[in-house]
Amino acid sequence: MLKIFNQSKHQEKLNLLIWFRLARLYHASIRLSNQHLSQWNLTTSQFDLLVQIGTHQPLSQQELAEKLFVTKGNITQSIVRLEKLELVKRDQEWRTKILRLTKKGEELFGEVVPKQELFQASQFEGLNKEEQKELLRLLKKVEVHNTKTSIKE
Amino acid sequence: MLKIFNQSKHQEKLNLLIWFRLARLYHASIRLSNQHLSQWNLTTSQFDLLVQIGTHQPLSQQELAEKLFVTKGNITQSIVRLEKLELVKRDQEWRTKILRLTKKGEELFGEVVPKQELFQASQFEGLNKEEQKELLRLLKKVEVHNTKTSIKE
DNA sequence: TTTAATCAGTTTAGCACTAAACTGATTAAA
DNA sequence: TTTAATCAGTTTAGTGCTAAACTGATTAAA
Repeated sequence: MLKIFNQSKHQEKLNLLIWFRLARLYHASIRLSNQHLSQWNLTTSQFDLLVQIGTHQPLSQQELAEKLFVTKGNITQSIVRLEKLELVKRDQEWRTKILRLTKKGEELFGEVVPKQELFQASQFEGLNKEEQKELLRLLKKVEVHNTKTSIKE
Repeated sequence: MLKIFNQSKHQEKLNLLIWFRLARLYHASIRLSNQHLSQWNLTTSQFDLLVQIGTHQPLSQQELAEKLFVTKGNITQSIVRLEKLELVKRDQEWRTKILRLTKKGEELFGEVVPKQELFQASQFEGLNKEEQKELLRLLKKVEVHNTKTSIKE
């Protein structure tokens, strides 16, 4: 609590800079990823869906939404698109819909995932190993702190 | 060049983790910001437009697009919305359109910007000053590296 | 001077996402 | 047993974004 008031003007500016850098890096990275994925006619969000389904199948739409931190409505819409591309299939089971990759989906998964992961990882090769570890640690710390403090409100 | 091939399997996994954390932090942060801004009926991207115009006015749509790293088409659309809200006005000057805040826009700018900046900055108060500096340094380094290497392709 | 290049902004089609209201089925409480 | 709560997924309206094609005006080259 005190921290908020202790935060000096100078520190506020510093944090603001961090936020701008983070947002810019994220956007630049998404753009590059989309370019890289376009050779398989995929977008980054479709890729994310593919990774989650391929890794955790069979799973429900609800579970998928939770893993990706998006709404159920979003899942409904994007899965329909993947279904049209014949990459994912849905089976009504009990009262939920169970998602699985199709044969075509599995093949794409096997080909794209390793390459795209290599690509995404290469974004951080400008740092040495120590720096990479430190960056990960700091990001984790920020996230943990924010999760804790937002619960109590 | 060599770096790419030197990159060990282990390091790739580490970098992938960084990417996931970064994306998650970004999304969580955007969501919180949107919530915080909803009391003024603004979204984060409208806020960003307001900040840029308020800080650099008068400026053209082209210049605004460059500052925000978005397309001209996006600017056209979002400025129309801000115009409808009577926060921004456009004047055709020579062959460009010059953007300025309206009186209403100036008032909102004066009220919201300091509060929202304080809020955004508070996201990183889980780190001490040294850690904040280090995080900024690392983000910069990643960005610089990526800018350099993407030019040559 | 006609012709072509350039340049600011607009339009269109489509993907991604949310909040909020809504279905339809299951389960629990009265 | 009727009534209400819950729960998975869907729909709708609206914002935000891109790529790519397009206007209309200015400027340069032939």
